[in-house]
Amino acid sequence: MAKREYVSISVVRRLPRYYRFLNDLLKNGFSRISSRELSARMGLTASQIRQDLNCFGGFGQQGYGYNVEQLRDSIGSILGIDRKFPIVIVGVGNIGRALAVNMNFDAFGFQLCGIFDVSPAVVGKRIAGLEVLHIDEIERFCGVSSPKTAVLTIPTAAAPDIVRRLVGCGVRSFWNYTHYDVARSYKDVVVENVHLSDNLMTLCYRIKYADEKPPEPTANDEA
Amino acid sequence: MAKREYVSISVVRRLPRYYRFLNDLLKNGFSRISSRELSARMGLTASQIRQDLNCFGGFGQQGYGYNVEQLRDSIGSILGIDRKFPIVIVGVGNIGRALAVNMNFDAFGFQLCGIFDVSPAVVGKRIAGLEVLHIDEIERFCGVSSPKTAVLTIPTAAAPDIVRRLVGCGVRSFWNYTHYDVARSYKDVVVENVHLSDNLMTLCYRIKYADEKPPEPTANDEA
DNA sequence: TAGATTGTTAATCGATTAACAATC
DNA sequence: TAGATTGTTAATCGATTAACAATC
Repeated sequence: MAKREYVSISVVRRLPRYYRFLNDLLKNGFSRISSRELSARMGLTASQIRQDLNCFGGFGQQGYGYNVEQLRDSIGSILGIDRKFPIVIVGVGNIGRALAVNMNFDAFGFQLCGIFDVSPAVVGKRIAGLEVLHIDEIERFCGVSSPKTAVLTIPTAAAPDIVRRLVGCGVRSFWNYTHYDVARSYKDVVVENVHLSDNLMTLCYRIKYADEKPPEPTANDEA
Repeated sequence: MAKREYVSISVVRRLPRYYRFLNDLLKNGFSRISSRELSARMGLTASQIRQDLNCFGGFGQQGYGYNVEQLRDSIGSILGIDRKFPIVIVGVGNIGRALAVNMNFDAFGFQLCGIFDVSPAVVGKRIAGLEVLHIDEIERFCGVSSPKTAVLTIPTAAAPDIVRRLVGCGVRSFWNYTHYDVARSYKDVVVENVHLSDNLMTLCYRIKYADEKPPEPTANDEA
């Protein structure tokens, strides 16, 4: 846990995956692993793994490799998933409900503390052990619980207004399932976007071109 | 629609976003746009946009820019979302149901043609206009409908067996919501992974370091 | 025509990979 | 010790940005 300078987003986005693989290894009884073996399992180069980890300090030991449990825990605390940032879900359609019920927020750095919607069909109901509140309660709620993060699982059209209110209440980060471009309107806010349909379109493209073998990366055909 | 050589995955992953922005522009009455203005809206450089588009051909006109509708349609057909690849959803927990109900597969290159589960609580029910079938019907079903793509919204533990069966039935691409590494076991198969918890951990990290200003990207502190 | 903006080549920047000395 | 494997520097590769001639 030495260094801590600027770490590129490419490296950061690989950390959860390292965490996941190390966790599995641990469950399967491994206590030690080399960058070489981990690289084979993860489909990366050993070089990249060592390079990535050394952004945060020297976790290994020459001639031995890495202690699986120690490394997992170190990456976990680098990610900050030992925290319990209070988080609210706004919008309890199918996706919001799925996240409320299935997502183990506690294991990934958050604690779900509130669920909001506008529909009389769900307001007042209990989901994941919490009573769904009407969105108009958000200001009062934030005065008490001060969530700093919100999951946006509302229709895109509703997002600009809701986000404005949430930012007004002190929310500073969003897990955004809408297509509203939060980061563009609020510069000092952290946003992770989940664009499932973008992902699906990418799949479509890749299926389409799966067979059409691309004529080697370095094409030279101006002849 | 000229070129078509190797196009890097970085470019491909930006295409759905171009499509989305162009679609919005069109809805808002724009008929023409320059790379410069599009870049400002999307938070990219104009250079990158021109570079990206020219992987697929010259869609613009010097002195004018791009015709929004034409460009949207071109990107749509490059992505292949004008297709209707038959697709099945396997696993109707909260996420599977959310996708069945909310995801507009038709708009993104697919046609949802089957939904499968094992639970007696859902088998036989109707979701999104389809009767949920027991997974043991999959072989028979594939004999008739030949879906080439499956959405995996089952528990990770169930994935290896289900994937084996699906591949056996001729399924060649997966939209994978589990943590089972499909691509590692089946080399000739296309996989798009959706790891929501990885995304959540990344958000956690970014929140944690949001304030700790990283001391400029090019650090030079060996003194 | 003059002005605008593309398509494309060249320059820069950053990320990945290779190599190897350090060291357990 | 000898063997293994890291941490780290240097080399390569690829992606992004800048620049500008072509052209509408």
